[in-house]
Amino acid sequence: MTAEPVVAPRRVRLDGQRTRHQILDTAVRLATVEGLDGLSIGTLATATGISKSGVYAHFESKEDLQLATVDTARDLFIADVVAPALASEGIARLRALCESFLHFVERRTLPGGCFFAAAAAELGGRQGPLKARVAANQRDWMRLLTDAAEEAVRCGELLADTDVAMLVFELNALVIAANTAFLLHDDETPIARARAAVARVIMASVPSADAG
Amino acid sequence: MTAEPVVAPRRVRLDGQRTRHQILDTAVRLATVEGLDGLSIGTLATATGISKSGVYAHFESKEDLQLATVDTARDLFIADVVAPALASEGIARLRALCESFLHFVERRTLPGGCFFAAAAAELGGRQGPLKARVAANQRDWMRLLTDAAEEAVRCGELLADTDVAMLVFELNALVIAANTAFLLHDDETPIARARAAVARVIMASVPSADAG
DNA sequence: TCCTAACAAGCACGATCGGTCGTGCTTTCT
DNA sequence: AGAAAGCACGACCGATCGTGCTTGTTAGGA
Repeated sequence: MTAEPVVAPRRVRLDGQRTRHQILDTAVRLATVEGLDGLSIGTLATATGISKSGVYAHFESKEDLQLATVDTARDLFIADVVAPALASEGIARLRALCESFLHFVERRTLPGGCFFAAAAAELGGRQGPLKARVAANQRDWMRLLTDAAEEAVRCGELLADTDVAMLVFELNALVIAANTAFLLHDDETPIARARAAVARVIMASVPSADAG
Repeated sequence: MTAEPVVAPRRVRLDGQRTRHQILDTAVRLATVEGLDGLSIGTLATATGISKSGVYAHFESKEDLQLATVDTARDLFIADVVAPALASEGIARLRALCESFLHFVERRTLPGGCFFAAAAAELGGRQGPLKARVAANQRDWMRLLTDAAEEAVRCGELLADTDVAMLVFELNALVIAANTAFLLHDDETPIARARAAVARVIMASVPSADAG
C-alpha cells in the first residue's frame, strides 16, 4: 500500500496558499503599527477583504497567527535587508548590513519601521513562545553581524584585538535607535547620524586608520 | 456673588487623589508589560481591587487615562533616574544620567523596563496626542543629556570640537539597546556592555585622554 | 468527468472591551 | 449640624474580541 498521511492532511490547493500569504503580508504591515497583540482577526479581515471566519480558517489560534506573522516578517527581513548584503564579505558585509537596515527603515518599507524592534519592545516584559521566537530572530541578526565582524578580523580588515561582541552591540544599538527616533519624531536626522556613527565605530577598529 | 467654577469642578478630596495615584502607579507598571493600548480598564480594576466604574470615574476617557499614565511615568523617571544625577554637573552628570538609567533598568524597577522605550516603540508608527506626549518626554530626556554635554564642553571637560548631538545620540542608543536586550534575553551582559561603551564614548571626547 | 477535500462564508457563542447611569456613602465646607 | 460635592459601587449598554460549527462553492487528482 502507498504511504498515506494519517494525521497531516497537508494543504494542496494553491488559492488557499495565496490567500494565506496575502493575510500574513497584511498582518506584518499591521503588526508594526498596532503591535502583535493589537492584531485582531476582525481588523485583519477588513484589511484583506476576507471574512473573519475566512481569515481564521487559515490558523489554529491567534497565537498561531502571531507566530506565522513573525515568520513572515523574518522572510521579508531576510529578503530586503540580509540578502542584498550577502554579496559582500567581511567588513564590507558589516557595513552593507547596517546600511541595508537603515535604508529599509528610511524608505518606510513597513509603516511601523523594523518589525522586530517593535516586537522586541512589545514582548520585552513577557514570556512564552512568541517572545522566544522574536528573541531567536534577534539573536540570528546579531549572529549575522558577529560572523561578518569575525570574518573581517580573520582577514585583517579589523584589528586583531577587536572586541567583536562590543562592536556588534554598538552597531545594533545605533541602527535600532535610528529606527525608533526616525519613527517617533518623523525626522531623518537620526538616520544620518546613525550612518556617520556606524562608519566611525567600524573605522575605529580598522588598522592604520589614522587619517581622518 | 462668589466666583463659581462652571466647567472645572476641581477635585478637593484627599482619598480620591490617593486612589487616583494608586491607579496610575499600577497603570505605569502594567503599561510597561501590556503596552499603553493593552491597558484595559477591567484589568486595571482587578489589579487595584477597585471596581471598573470606580476606576473609570477618575478619567474622562481611556485616552485621558493613557495620557495621565504617561505623566505619572515621567514623574517616576524624574524621581528615580534624573533627580539623583542632578547633584553632579557637566561630564559627571552625563555619566551619572547614563548610569542612573542603566541601574533603573537593571534593578527591574518596572517589570517591562523603561516605560518610554516601550511606549516609543509602541506608538512609533502612529499619530495623535498620546504619541506627541511620549515624543515630548523623549525630547526632554535628550535635551537633558545635551545640556549636560554642552556644559561639559564649556567647562573644558570635553573637547571643544565635540559633536554634542552625535555624542548624545550614541549614548542614548547604547542605554536603550541595553534595556531592550536585557529584557528580551533576560541577560545582564548588555547592561555591562553599555556601561563600558558609555565610558569609552565619553572618554573619546575628553581632552588628553591617551592613557588607556 | 466526477469525486473529494480544501476553501471561505455565515452564523452564533461567551467573554471582554470602553463607556454611561443612578445610588448610596463619605468627606469637606459653611 | 447640615448641605453639597466627591467618591466608589453595581448594573448595564452596544461593539468587538477570539473561537467554534455548519454550509455551499470550487479547484485538482482520479
